[in-house]
Parts: sequence; structure tokens; C-alpha cells
Amino acid sequence: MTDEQQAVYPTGLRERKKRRTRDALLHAALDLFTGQGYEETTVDEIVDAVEVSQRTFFRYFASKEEAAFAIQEMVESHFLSELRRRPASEAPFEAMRSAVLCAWNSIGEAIEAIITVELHMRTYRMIESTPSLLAAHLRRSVDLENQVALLIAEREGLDVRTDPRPRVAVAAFSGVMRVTGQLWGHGRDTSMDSLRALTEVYLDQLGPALAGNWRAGAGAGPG
Amino acid sequence: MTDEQQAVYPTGLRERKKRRTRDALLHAALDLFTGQGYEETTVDEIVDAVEVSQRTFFRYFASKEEAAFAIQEMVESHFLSELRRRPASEAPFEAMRSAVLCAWNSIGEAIEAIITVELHMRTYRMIESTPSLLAAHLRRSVDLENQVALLIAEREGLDVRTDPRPRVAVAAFSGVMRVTGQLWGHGRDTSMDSLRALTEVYLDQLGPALAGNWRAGAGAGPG
DNA sequence: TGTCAACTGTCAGCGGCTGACACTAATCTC
DNA sequence: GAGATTAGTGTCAGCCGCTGACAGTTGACA
Repeated sequence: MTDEQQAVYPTGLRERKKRRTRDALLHAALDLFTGQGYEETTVDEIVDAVEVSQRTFFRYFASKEEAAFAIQEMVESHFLSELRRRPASEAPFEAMRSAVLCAWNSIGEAIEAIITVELHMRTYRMIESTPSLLAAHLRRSVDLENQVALLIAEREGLDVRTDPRPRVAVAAFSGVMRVTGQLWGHGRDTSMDSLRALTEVYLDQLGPALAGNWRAGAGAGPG
Repeated sequence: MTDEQQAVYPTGLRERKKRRTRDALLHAALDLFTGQGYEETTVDEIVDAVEVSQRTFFRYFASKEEAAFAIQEMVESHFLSELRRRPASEAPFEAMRSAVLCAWNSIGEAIEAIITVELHMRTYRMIESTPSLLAAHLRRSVDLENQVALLIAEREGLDVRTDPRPRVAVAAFSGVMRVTGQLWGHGRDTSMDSLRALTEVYLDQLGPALAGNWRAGAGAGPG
């Protein structure tokens, strides 16, 4: 815990300066991205706003894209640690479901330490609606899925390389999560609560959706 | 049918020349991509091989990336038309499953008209193993999924905007397909047959994977 | 206080991609 | 069949993301 604290509140002057520069760059970047569009924002504009050189930007962020995903990065690692914390009694799918909802409950203040939650929400929607960023987002999700599949396999005492179920379950879960995010991004209600509600509804639809006959009645499954 | 024929075998001299240039560019591009890597191949190298200007390349392909996906594009539209052809008696998931397998059976000759099936297989593996292309591939998949969800909803007489099941089913299906492709790409057996076999096994695991208790027996489901 | 290392700025350059414009050659018109 | 039309191409100049090299500056630490 002490290590994490130091990472968030560095001690030395140099470290604090570095952190300030990074935060300022990130804030300026996300502000410009969400304000005038990602593609329409040049790195030069970002560094002009912070009054550093372009070279400095690329020392903090490997790419313009990386800046766009800085917060998302935090959220994901948050989800992973929540998942690790789930009791072994929960079934795989149930554990993943609980972990996302818990992570969304607790990530708020961590975000607030850097930017605002509101800016993060706008950033998320921007990612979903910018083709090149959506692509990057999906690729990142694949990496995350691999980690989750490993975790699930471990929980269940299985080998991901031989048993298809961990990967398959994670793929299905994350597919539904993506659809949810997409719909939320297109919708009018931009609140965190609406995202959470949508998630619950859609995850609950997965079982019924895979069952054979849909005509028996919407949302009620085949029974 | 006549229109399609004309599209594949153009009549005029100008059209034939255009087609030759495009095919040559595509072949050179995929050859270089698979041979020395996508990122390591510059557009200049491609156009040098075909002896046209860089500007010409960008008139045929909106981007270097688009060239990498030219064949994939064909395969996808093939899948869509197979899906449209499935009888209404099939359940949604069953229809999608049949459509992929059918599409893979019949796409071979269409590919052979432009490049070789072997080059296409190598291209697919290159896409899977090149981060930026994997990202693009996933984004393209989302577009395809949206079309498929619309088709499925139409088959079942539902509205995608109100009923979550079409999107959820498609998301789960396509998630499993992606995992399959990923594993196939990492494996040793590069044949079409191995891809097909893997697909069948994994799709059949989806039901069991979502069921609660996995410890009852691997690969056999909860029953 | 001086040395070291970290951080930054400057500069030059590559590669993907685009707009503008002129040139060539296939097609159409009479 | 000659000329007008138009599609396709090459050339050139330039933007933007990104990188390597090198020098200057400024905290850290003895």
C-alpha cells in the first residue's frame, strides 16, 4: 500500500514536477480530444497548452493514443483486482459480473485524483465514437480478456490451454460488455447509473439469448 | 448475376488495366506484409514492386491497412450472404454457426481468382499477430456484428433497439469466433480444416461455459 | 560545491497520407 | 477517323505522428 501511495503522491521535488507535467498533459489532451475530436487534435496543440515541447509529450506517452487510454488503464487494473477478490464460491460468470459492478463503485475517487469523473465519461464516449480509438480499445480488451481468462482458469483449477471454457466464458462476457458500452455511448443518459443498469440487464439476457427458441416470450427465456 | 460477372471480369481495356493494377498492388502488398512484416513494409516498397507511384496506391486503397483487409472483406460479405440464405427454421445461434462453416467451404475459389488461399491464410495469421492490424480487425468485426444483429433481429421479427437478445447472441458468438481465430493463429496446424474443427469445438462449449458449475466434468456440461 | 543523473528542448528526418495540377491514354461523339 | 471528354496516373509540396541524437538545464546527493 505504501508503494502505491508513493506512486500517487511522490515525495521528491523532481517526482512531483514530473507528475504535474504528466497530469497537465493528460488533462489538456483529454480536454482537447473531447472538445474538438481526437483526430482533429494535434500533439502540437496539446503541448502548446501545457507549454512543453512535443518531445516531452512523447516521453510521457508512447503515442497520442496512449494518452487517450490513460484513465481506462486504471479502470481495468481496478477491475482485475476486484475480480481477484471475489470469493471462490461464486461461479465464473457471477464473479466477473460482480467484479465489474464493484469496480465501477470504487473507481470514482481514483479518477478524481487526476481528472474529473465527468471528463472520463466524455472520454469514454469519445473512444467509442472514434473509429481508430474504438479499434485500440478493442485490442486492449483482448489483452484484458486474456488476463481474465487466466484468472478464471486459476480459480477453477483448470488449464486455459486445454479447457476452452475459461476463454469462451470470458469472450462471451466481454462481448456483452462491449455491446453495453456501445449502446450506452449512443444513448442520451450519460450517467454512471445508467451504464450500470444497462450492464445488468444485458448480462442477464445472455442465457436466454443462447437458448433455442426466442419466440416463446421476450426476456423470459425458453422455460 | 450479370452485374457481378462484369465486376469480376471487366470488359473494357481501361477497366481490365485498372483491375490488373489493383491485383498487382494487393499481391505485392500481402506478399511483403507476410514476408517481412506489416510495420516493416513501407508503401514505397509496395509501389516500387509494381512500378507505380505512391499516389496511385492510395487511389486504390484508402490506407495501407485497407490493403491488408481486402480479402477479409470478401470473406465477410460471403458470410453475410450465407446467413441470409439460412432457413427460418434454424434458431439464431444455429444459423450463424452454419453460415460460417458454409462460407468457409465456398470462399476458396473466389479468393483464388485474386491471390492464393495459402497467401490468404498467411495474411490472416499476420493480422492476428500484428497489434495495429488486430485492432483494425476487431473494429471491423464490430461493424459486421452490427449487420449480423440486424439480420438476426429481422429473421426473428424483433427490434434490435428494444430487444437485447440479437446483439447479445451475436456478441457472444463473435467473441467465441475471435478466441478460435486467435488460438488457430497461435497453433501449428495452419490448415482450413483445423480452423473449422476448432470453431465447431469452441462454439459447442459456449452453453456449458455459461452454466454455473464447471467442476462437474470438463467438456461435458453440467448435466 | 561539485558531480551525476534525470528531464527537457532543439533539430533533423522518416513514413503515412492528402490536395492541387498537369499529363497521358481510353472512351465517346460526330 | 479526328477531336472532345474523362478516367487514371505522376509529380510535387506539405501536414502530422513519431523517433534518434545531442546539448542544455536542473534536482539529488555526497
